[in-house]
Amino acid sequence: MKLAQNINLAVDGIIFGYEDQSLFVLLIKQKYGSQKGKWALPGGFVLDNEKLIDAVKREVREETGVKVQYLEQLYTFGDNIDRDPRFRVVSVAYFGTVNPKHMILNPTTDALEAKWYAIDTIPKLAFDHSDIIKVALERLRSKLNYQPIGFNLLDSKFPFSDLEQLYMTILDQKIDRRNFRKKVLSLGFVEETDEFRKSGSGRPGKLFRFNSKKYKELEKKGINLDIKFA
Amino acid sequence: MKLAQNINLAVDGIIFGYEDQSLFVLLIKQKYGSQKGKWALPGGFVLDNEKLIDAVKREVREETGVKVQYLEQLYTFGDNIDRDPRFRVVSVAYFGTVNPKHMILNPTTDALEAKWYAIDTIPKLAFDHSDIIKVALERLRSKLNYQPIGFNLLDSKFPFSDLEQLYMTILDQKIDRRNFRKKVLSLGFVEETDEFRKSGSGRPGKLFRFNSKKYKELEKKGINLDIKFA
DNA sequence: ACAAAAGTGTTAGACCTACACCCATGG
DNA sequence: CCATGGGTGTAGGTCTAACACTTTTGT
Repeated sequence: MKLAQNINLAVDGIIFGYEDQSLFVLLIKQKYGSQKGKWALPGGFVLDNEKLIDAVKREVREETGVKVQYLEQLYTFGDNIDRDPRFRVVSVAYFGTVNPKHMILNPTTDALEAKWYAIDTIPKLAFDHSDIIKVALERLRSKLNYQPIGFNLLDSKFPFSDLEQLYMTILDQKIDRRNFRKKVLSLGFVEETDEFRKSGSGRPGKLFRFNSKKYKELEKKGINLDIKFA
Repeated sequence: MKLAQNINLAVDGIIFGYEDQSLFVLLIKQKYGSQKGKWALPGGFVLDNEKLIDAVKREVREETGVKVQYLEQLYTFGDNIDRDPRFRVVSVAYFGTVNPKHMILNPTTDALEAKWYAIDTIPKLAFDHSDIIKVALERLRSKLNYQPIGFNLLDSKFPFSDLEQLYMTILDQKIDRRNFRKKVLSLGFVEETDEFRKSGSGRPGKLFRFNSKKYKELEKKGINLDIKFA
């Protein structure tokens, strides 16, 4: 049974990945529909008995092959009433992070092609997806200050410099290396391991890992990295 | 044209009001439907060509008579798949603030009754509305730290003690009067007027007002009141 | 021995917290 | 003159920002 409501509910996924000092977003090339051929966020219509977050996982999986580790609801975009000429689409956007290191892009349906785009090379997208990415980026940046968002983007063990680089890349600012390390380590939710980076050049760095138990303890009191730029 | 999707889109409004050192939420008594007789948040189905925020304004207006000053999207609740037995309802919740001082409650449709409930006296609500209020309260509390949310709850000119009281009430904590005043005034987005409270008892307090222009300047740099409890 | 990246400590100043007394008004 | 609420300053301590040289490794 339906009301006389001509609205369809969709989800979109804004999936961020980080590699080689660049921040990427996962995009697909539309195979069908009015925006055929344009790049867009992965996403699609919600099934009747499917949770919203599961719909995002499913669509991202189907369209790109990527299994997302972290996802959270971003915002519901519903005011672009004529986005699709056939009916109104209201879309709940979720943003997520993933370590793309060994992810194989493997689109199976609905998309001709899936690709990681560095955020500063994103083409004009279908629908209002460019705006959605802007909102997601803001959220990612602000969350970096008070939640361990960044850790999903890195390997599970990482040299401290990777974390620094990640923050500098995403926030697009220089950070004082010494003060940043002191602050993060003093909070205690990043702990050292006894392993070392199997060197490239230079002195090998100790590998660190995120301690989610310590983090959860801290979370209640509120964390604020309060990052100052150098 | 519809997809074969059996989902209907609704909105709910969590409207906060503040008076006499208490925080209130606006509720209605359900007139129809499976939850008839229970108290619930004002809200209802979105019209096909209506923006989400307009749907909230309309529903709140119709069901309670209240014209909301400030509204922002809170979260989309869509996983309670069996909330309504006839079809799935996905609801976009908006939270808002209002100065209830001279608001007349005047429900016209869909509701038998509308009432302000102090947050610590709210009965068990229809659907998942109790959970929604919890989320809204958290958001209100955290926003208090970095956005001038509170000012919609007060008169446009207010003695400083009203602001203190408001913060203490919402955060449910004692705050040092002197330090709070220093911090807020030093940020500069609250300015004094040359009027005074037309006294109750005690020394009449200067009236202050919110300076939204200064606030917008500050906003870019990020404000954090970082309120410590006494 | 040189290049590359990792690791580390101190100091000056800003900022915050804690705290208590006087003032203006109404009754 | 008493009760009520408004208004204000400072000292001690904590936290932060700024800043550069040494260590380890590979080539």
